[in-house]
Amino acid sequence: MKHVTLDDVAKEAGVSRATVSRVVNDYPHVSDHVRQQVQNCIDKLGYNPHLIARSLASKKTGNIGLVFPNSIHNFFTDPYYPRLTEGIAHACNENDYTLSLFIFHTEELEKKLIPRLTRGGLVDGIIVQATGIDDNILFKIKNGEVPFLVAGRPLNLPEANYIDVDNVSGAYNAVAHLIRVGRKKIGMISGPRNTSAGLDRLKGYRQALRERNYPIEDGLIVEGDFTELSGYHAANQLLKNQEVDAIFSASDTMAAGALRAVKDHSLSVPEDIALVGFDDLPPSRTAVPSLTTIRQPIRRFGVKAVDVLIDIIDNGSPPPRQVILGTELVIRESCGSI
Amino acid sequence: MKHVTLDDVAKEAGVSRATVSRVVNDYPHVSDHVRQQVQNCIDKLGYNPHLIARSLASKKTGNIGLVFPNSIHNFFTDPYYPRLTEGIAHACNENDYTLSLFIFHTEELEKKLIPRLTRGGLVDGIIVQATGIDDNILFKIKNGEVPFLVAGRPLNLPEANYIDVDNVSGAYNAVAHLIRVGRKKIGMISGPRNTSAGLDRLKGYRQALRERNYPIEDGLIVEGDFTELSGYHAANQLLKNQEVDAIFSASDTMAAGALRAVKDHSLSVPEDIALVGFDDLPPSRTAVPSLTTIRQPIRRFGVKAVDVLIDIIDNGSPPPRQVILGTELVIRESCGSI
DNA sequence: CACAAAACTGAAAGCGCTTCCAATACCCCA
DNA sequence: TGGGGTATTGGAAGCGCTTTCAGTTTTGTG
Repeated sequence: MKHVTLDDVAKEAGVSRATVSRVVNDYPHVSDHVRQQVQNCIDKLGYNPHLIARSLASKKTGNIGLVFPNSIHNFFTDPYYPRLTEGIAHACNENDYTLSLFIFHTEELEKKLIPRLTRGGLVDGIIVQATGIDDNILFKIKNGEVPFLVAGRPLNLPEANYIDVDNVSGAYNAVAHLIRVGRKKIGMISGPRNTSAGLDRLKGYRQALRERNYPIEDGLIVEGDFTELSGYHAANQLLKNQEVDAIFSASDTMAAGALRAVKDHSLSVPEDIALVGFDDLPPSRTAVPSLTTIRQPIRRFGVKAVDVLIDIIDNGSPPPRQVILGTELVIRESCGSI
Repeated sequence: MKHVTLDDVAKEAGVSRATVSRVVNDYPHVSDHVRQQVQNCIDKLGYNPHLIARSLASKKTGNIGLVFPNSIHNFFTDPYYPRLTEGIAHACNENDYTLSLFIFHTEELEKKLIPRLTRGGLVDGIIVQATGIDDNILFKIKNGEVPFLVAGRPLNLPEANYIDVDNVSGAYNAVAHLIRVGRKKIGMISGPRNTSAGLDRLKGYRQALRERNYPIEDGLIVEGDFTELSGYHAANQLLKNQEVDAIFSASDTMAAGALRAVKDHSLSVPEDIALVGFDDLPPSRTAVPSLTTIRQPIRRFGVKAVDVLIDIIDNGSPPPRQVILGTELVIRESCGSI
């Protein structure tokens, strides 16, 4: 079965290629009569435009690249990334874009793929997941010809286009809630301090304590890396060395680890330890006890990211687009007050 | 900054486009001297081939599409899919293919995207996640012009190319192990019976019981849908109505739910109930107690899938490629014997 | 040293589409 | 009815690359 081309349709309808193209793309300057007739031929022949050819001629690929840098090694461990990916994929498809996924597992792959991605005419725009401050992937992408948007505030490229949630106020609200329900000594399992999410959530924690005149003690803050295991270890450390009656974890995944640690210490949540997470991933709702947490609109995040990127693609960048989405405190059982 | 084209390089090097093309693609019939000289110009000008143009001329897109049908609604809930996606993405990149991700969230999206996918010259091949027997997406894809491979045995299109793990023998080994450690009444939380994974694992369970002359009772089999919650409910049902001393769950995620149910019944794993899962997802290793399970080589699955698909792309299909990968019993604490 | 064969190189024809520009058809109002 | 304007259509030039084919040079062999 031969591929039906624009030419075939034109011949069949007895018009020129240009006219068929106009009909296919829903452009003006075609009489209703001709348009109808061409449309009939399109349906009859089962014509589908050849997207590659279209790309070449129009200089638009209709592709968006989603990049997870080499330093994101827990792509599938943390439900956050898949969920984000899903949201972005959905939004792309809704907007007639195709999503190309690039997971850079190794340094070499990164080296090989970046030039292709940023120069090959492969994609119209790139969404790249923010990483640690020491990762210079953004600089490499910046040197390319393709507009890009960072998912998460990029610490080392503050002038970039990015989209993020309000981590500071989210964390602030989490801690403020713990204070509100009467907790006196609130520990924190923070994220990595070389990431903006880690830093900003820590900032919100400090801000809430300071405002209520709670002492801010270094010993109350233990750094994790957003994995369950790191949450477990961090909570253990907190429980061994400090008399905390509440823990704010910078992610739900780490909170799950913390919960496990609390149980290992024969303590219970929320009676002995109130626990608040961050993310509101699905497992948190069904956990026992269910987890109070800060909801990120991950799905909406993806949709918005695509919206903004498409806007940049269509209209150019400056001024830098920097979008911050709000969060929401979701109160469940783990903090002892409904 | 203007995009550097083949022509620019040709002009700079004082040769024809054809020659530059040969150098770029590492084709023979170019003298070492000219090749070196052209390569210098390429480096000097920072030339990168325009992939879209190449596609149009060579009739190969260098793209592989990964499709998650509408009926897969737990793409991000179940760590399995992200992990598979990651493996496939990696393998694609290793083989100089780009992965395009299609998550069909809605019927309409599916209707819109499939023609584009199967006719638009958008991808060279498709990997599509197997779904229930009542989903007719495979028939739609089959009608296209693009070769495809199903991830999982497709119940309703047995002649398709597919890759799967040996679910029957995996389940068999799981149950055989439970019998070996002395369990007498083994319940099963099965997967959906309209999927091959659900069916095959159930088959393995039955086979193991039958071989050891254990009775096969319908009441011992409760159907889940691979989610944690369904595992929880199924286990509750099993514990309420039956005096089981072991449960084989058709997935780790459901096993996690089952573990929760067991604890709710004030029973303990493995003392009262031995538990075996299927998948060997990362959380199972750190769970308490750690979960005995059947390891699927998800990563290798993805790599192999891409290998096979590329082979089909390059060499055509018949005979149908049907690849089955082995599984491995991973013994941990949850079945009471190390 | 001659000649066939092999190796190398360039010209040119597309791949299927968009889009600019010129050409034609149509309309309105004086 | 004629002239200016507008709406519609077709012609043709690319987009940047691959690939075939023919022409040219080099090599190998008797």
